[in-house]
Amino acid sequence: MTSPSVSSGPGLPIASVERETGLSKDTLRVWERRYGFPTPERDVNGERLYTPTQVRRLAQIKRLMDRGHRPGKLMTLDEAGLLALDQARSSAWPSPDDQQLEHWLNLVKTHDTEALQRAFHRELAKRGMTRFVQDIVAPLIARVGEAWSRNELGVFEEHLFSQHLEKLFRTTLANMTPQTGHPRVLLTTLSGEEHTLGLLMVEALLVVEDAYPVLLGPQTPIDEIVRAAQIKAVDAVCLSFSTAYSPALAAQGLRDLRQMLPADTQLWAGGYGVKPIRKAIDGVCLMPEFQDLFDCLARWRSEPGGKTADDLK
Amino acid sequence: MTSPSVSSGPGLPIASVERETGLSKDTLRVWERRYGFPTPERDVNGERLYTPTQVRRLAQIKRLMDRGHRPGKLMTLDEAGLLALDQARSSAWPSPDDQQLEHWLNLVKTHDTEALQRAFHRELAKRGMTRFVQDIVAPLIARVGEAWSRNELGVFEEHLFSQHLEKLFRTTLANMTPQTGHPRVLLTTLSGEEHTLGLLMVEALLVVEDAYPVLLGPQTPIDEIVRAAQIKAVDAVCLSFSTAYSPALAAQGLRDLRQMLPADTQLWAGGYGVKPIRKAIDGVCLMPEFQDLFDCLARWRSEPGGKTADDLK
DNA sequence: TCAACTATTTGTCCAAGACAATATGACGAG
DNA sequence: CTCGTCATATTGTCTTGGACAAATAGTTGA
Repeated sequence: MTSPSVSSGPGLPIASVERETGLSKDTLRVWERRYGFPTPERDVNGERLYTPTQVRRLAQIKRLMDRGHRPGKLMTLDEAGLLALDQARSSAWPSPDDQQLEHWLNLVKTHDTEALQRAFHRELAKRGMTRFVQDIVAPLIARVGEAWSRNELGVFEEHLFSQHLEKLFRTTLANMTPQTGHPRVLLTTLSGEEHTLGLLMVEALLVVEDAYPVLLGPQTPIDEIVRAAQIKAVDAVCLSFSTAYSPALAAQGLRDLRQMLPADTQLWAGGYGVKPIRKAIDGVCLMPEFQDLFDCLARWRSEPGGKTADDLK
Repeated sequence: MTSPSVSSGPGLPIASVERETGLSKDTLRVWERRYGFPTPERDVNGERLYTPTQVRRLAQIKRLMDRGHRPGKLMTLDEAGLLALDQARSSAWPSPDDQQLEHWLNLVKTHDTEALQRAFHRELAKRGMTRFVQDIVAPLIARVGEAWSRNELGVFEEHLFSQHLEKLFRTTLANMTPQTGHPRVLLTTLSGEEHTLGLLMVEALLVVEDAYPVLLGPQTPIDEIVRAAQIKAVDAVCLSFSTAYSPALAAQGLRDLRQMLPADTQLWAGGYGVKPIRKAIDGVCLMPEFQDLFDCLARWRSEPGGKTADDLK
């Protein structure tokens, strides 16, 4: 049990940096070897001690990598260069609700949570759940994520925003819990994917579509997903992946799960995290866009399997 | 990017095992070197491929270690020995509500979520929030965790149980959100600790105690915690740690945070995860029991700092 | 302009050694 | 017999340097 003794003063040990930045110890060490950055101090025991400045820069690099930049290029840049990339505008947002979206984003940035909460309730009542999720919530989440990756707002604002959305969905859904409906869909994520908002959005859409969602929360090991699917007798398992989730791990997890799941249980995978998956996976329905969920739903309902499941009850 | 190619058939690569069991790659390799278990197959590239049987056994060992057993002893045991430990009863539960607790645990095991939900609402109305949390929820969570560690129920049941509790707290708290109150307490966890229930329980207790909780959700990097504490002008930061969180990492994180937080902002750490921390950390209030939260609260209110904070507003 | 091929980049895995924090066990004193 | 102190054993994490395959970028040819 190596101890970082007093982390005070000099800097943070490699385990803390992994926790703070999300970069694995292996990656941190191989970067140091290849690019010469970061080159942390060493404590008396020869163990790495990263300065807060280095950690901040690593977090910045991680954000830019999530936006598609490659580490080899980023390492050659100085602070000004990184900042320039940070502020580089992406392509213009083509949404019709663009202006309103920007207004709301500003509420998030200024921590005006009361106004945000009011606006959410108003728009939900105005548009109905389906349009609210597709036209407002999903784009706003994307916009917040984008703003975060551009360092216009921090994890703090993003967390506060998520908490308010979660409160909204949970209070709204509490009064709509269905006792019936088809198909029955198990909602969860694989271990490592902790984002719950995607599941809540799907749950809301399924409820108003007269399906029967079973919300299991995030991070379920695959063998437990299989067991849950059997016990709850669901027709489909729906997983959610955010951008942070490594596409390779997602594909691997989906293959692992598909192999263990009964053949007549469908497997759906949604969220921005499935977009980078090029190759289709056999027996898995990839749903990068929300519209695809309705396609999956319609396909299930038009299939003979759907009827059989109905007959069995 | 080492690829597990087809994980199908032979077994799971080491990254998948780390995800499923929560044991680090380093630990898995050093166990193989020291104890000769597990000795996974190798693929064409010489990389480890663990069989499902090995993974199950590793998960079992992990559970027993969380209950205090040491790996060196566990490795020498065969399957029967592990099973015997699994079923070994811990010391008799001294709670007066023992029988009722067992009844509820049974509802969890049998997935009778409707009955559980009804029982929760009844007990909350009967006892009031403070007693409900301390006498019912906290012991039941502990009991569920214990049952899980004894393999009497799985992640699936535990997730379902957590989701229902979360729904209960969030709907109840939605109607009680305070606009004022002291002290102002920021609620979150460090990166790596995804358990939210502890935060919700603390939020509920703080609300009925006329304090002002700011729920940030789980997994906030320490520099963002510091920023949130400043912007929200909180008097204290309260972190929650579950049993799964490594005590060494928890202590390290608390030291890191204490160093960066303003001296006049208190730092509280609660949950079962802080119990194994022997050495007190300077400037950090460890609250292994719920009662300790009230002590911290009372201490803050009796301190001159509390008054000063009031005067400043 | 687009497809196919080659080259580079990059994250993860492996091995064996080392060390310090914790837990265990032995000892002696009150 | 109980408690605190010290030595010993256990155990997780960190170290170095090498290797490889997947993904991406760059180049060539139709």
